[in-house]
Amino acid sequence: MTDLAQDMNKLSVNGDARNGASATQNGAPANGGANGSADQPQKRQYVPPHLRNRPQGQARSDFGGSGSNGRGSSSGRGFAFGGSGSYGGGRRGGGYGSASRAPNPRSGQGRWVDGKHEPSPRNERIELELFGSAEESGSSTSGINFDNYDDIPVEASGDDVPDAITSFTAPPLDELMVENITLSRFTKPTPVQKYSVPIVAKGRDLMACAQTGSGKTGGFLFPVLSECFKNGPLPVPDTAGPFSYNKVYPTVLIMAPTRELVSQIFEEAKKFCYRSWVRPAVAYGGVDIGQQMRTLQRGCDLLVAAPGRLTDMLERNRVSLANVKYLILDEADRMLDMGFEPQIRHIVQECDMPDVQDRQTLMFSATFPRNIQMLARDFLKEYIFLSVGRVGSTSANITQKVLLVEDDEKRSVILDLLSAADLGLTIVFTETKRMADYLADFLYDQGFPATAIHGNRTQYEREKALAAFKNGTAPILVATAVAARGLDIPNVQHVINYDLPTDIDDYVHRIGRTGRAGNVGIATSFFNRNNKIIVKDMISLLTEASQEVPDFLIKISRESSYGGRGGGRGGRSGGFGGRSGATRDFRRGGGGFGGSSGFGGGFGGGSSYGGSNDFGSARSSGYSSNYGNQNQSTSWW
DNA sequence: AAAAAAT
Repeated sequence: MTDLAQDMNKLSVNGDARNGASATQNGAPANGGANGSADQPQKRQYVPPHLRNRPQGQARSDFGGSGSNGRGSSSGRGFAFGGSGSYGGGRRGGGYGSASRAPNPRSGQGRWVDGKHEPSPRNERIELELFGSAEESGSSTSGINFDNYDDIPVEASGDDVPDAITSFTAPPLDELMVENITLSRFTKPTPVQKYSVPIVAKGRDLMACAQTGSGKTGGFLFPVLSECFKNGPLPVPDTAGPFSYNKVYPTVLIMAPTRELVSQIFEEAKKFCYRSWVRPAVAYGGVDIGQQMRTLQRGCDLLVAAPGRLTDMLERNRVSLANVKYLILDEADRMLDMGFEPQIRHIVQECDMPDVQDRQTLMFSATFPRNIQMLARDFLKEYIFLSVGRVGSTSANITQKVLLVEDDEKRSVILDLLSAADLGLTIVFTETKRMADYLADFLYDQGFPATAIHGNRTQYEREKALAAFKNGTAPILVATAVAARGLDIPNVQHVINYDLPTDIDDYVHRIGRTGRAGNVGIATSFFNRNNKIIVKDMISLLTEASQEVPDFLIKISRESSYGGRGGGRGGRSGGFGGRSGATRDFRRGGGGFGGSSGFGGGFGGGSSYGGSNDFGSARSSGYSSNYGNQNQSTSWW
């Protein structure tokens, strides 16, 4: 309860009425004065997850419309947390109560009886809830331009790589899975799916270098759930011990770095578990753990979890991994960057999870640095290595623009950008949480419906911000790195790097929030001499992507060539042109990599990827002196 | 240097 009180308190202090009030605001941009009335708590409104992305009562992306009015009724209180909870799919009309998570026969929940799968009958209402209506196809999950996937290069290596599939058929997929895929309006497999489906069906382990936009989530959900549908659950082990009645034994464990990503995967999993015996569940921090654990007890065959919360539940003995047949690590490099390696190793190696040989393990990672290679060596067996080209970023999907903007000009330039045209959903990235808050407030005061997402906001605020962004209530999302990777938000048209990151990989991930799934997007970056650190990488990236390279970039890169990173990251050799980071199967000529000297030079990105987290120090040494330019510009943030 | 994640 105190949590809730804190949340609410924070909300009002924060003036987060901007989400709800934006619609009324927008009619009169530049009218900062109208803001005063927005601070009434009643303005806060929350769209329950099962109603999100629905056109009813709310004109999508028409943020000048009557958005905030249409969503009446919900008082927006009781479900502040449990927020995650309500993802189970509301049963009752306005049902955001925690009970809505319980699977029951009328919730599209099938059964496994006497060694046979008994899918539940179809249910129109649930299908509408999970998959949306046919009319709005193209707005939520689809909108995918499947044709553009055909160009994506894929390279599979390893022993006995199975042939790729070319369509979703049973076999190798389960009949029910094919039906669910159809309901989701996925018409044909993306490149990563073409390989992952037969690989998993053959019982093989997989190490895949791929981005979220590549259809990665389906890449593991389709085949893994398919196998589950065919094979059924394992019995609770004899070793369960006392108190095992409130313990859950998931068959599938999926881990991902951020709460939003976990939540997003869970949403997908719900679709593909439809009518089957597999009950999906989710575990992540920021919400009440007691409630979350009770939810788990109502069914947890597939668990999507953030490492921290899962560790917590394991310590409380509420989750057993003894029945895990499928382990999936998503965004593995990101998780390691965030320091999760000890926890992940603990979960995988020191709890009761079956040994490598007795489970199937799939790892997904954007890059393949040494620490990921080590993890792959320890977690995977005779795996197949899959390297999937990027769906954008280096192709023509994303138009990349770089503007020379000094720090104190940024505010004015972003206003120009935002007022220029009818922008669709726009994500603005900043480097710091403070700046994200500041900028969101600033934009909001200037009449732009903006909201912010970063790690200092409560989970409730984060979810609300994301929802408001997705449904167009707040079509401008100011974000920190929390939203840089993995999040799959359809229809983002513009990414603005208000502050450029210091790492070119972050840049690639950020701009990858637009131009997704084969669609086009724009990325605009504010560059000045404070961003010298990535100037060389920027130039090579833009060049590879056949984008315009502004003269000032060349000029500044020459200026810095005396000291800086001499040659930057050189190479970028990892396979497909423009891929960031090394993504090559390293298991060649000599197997073991413990002492192999080949790494540093072998991969283009070897230098920065070689060690786990040590690049920070390596870089900061050469650059700290370059920051002489911050003459009290801090006064406004 | 910042960000993320269990409390």
